Amino acid sequence: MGRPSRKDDILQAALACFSEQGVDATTIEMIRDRSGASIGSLYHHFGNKERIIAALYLEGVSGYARLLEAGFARVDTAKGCIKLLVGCYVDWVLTNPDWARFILHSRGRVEASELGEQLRETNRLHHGRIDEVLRPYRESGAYREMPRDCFVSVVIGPVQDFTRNWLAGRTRTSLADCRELFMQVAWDAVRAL
Amino acid sequence: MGRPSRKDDILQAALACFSEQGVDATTIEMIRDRSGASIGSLYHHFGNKERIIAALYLEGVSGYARLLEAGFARVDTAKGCIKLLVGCYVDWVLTNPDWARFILHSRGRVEASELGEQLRETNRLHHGRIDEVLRPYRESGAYREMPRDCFVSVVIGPVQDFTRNWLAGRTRTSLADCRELFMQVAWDAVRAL
DNA sequence: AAGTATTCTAGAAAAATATTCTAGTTTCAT
DNA sequence: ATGAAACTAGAATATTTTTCTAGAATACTT
Repeated sequence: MGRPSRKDDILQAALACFSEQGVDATTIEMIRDRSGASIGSLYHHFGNKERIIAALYLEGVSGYARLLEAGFARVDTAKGCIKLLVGCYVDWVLTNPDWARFILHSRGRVEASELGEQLRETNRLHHGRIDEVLRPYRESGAYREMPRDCFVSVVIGPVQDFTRNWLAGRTRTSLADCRELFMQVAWDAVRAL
Repeated sequence: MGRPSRKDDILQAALACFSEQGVDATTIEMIRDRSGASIGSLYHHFGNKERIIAALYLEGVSGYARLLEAGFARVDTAKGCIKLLVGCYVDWVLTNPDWARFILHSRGRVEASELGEQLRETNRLHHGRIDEVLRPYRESGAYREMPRDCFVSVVIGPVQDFTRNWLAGRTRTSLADCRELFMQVAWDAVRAL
């Protein structure tokens, strides 16, 4: 387990800079300063700035995926799964607000980068896994009929949009306070009538 | 009226570059090339790259707002308003897919930029206007009880997420085909029980 | 129409930033 | 202890953004 590696130092420093200055405004030099690494070290670990961004992004996404996976093991109802999807999302954001802000703001950038394909692949897997877990309930008719690719959007879209606003300080209501609401809204939206 | 101004040329060239190469990958030089303008001209009209991005963003958002405003004039039911919010969104995206892709991918960047405050102000106004139109129906009890700042997320979150996926070519279902579905989902989510 | 101010265009020069490269240092398995 | 591989360093280079000075077009005044 040991101490954080230089590589992690760099990622953490990058996240801190991104949070304080925004991604565009942070220079390699700032990340170098803050992490204590040298330019050479930095470019050794990540070949360029884009890849620092992508690594941070993918690492964050996989954190949420792990949380979700742990949750799947504890849940065995159609309703429980939907609430879990929303609840985990909120929990992860509450625990890692800076990281969440970064991710919500950088999806486009990563998609457009050379690592876009990898991200898309990760997403496919993620969605595939959700699909797999939901399949038995879907097949038993517990969910409203709708195209697969709309389903996840219906479930996660509302919290995601609210979260973006909350992270930007644009809401009066706190995210924690409407966790239940969004779980309920998601379930109402997809339960069979 | 008249022909597109040099300023518009630059914005259009920028959008084309952004669509083809991604925002990060397009350089001022590319925009200069494509628009036929000179560096000087470019910097005269917009002080820097950030402001080109912000101008394009804000112009797009205001296009959607205008479409919505036109719709408000034709609608006078609680349900009609909700469906309009979703329908207009879809219509604008279908008409301006490149622009929409750019906007959905650049929100974070613009928010973090020096024009972030202006964007937030625009958003406040936009939300305020929606609130204003919806108020009579809300007060008459046509909508489910929930915090104001959650309401818009519940209505627009699902289409928005789906749209992002559709624009990235990640969906099998076409956006046009699920326009009705998302309108219905939004209405079901907020109608009083 | 001539004069004047303002907006706009140009591209070279400067500044800022990202990336490469060469040379050393540590780590670790043998 | 030795050699290979991973890592670190920072100067040098390349790229990209931004500034600056000057000149052309346009509108405005008399």
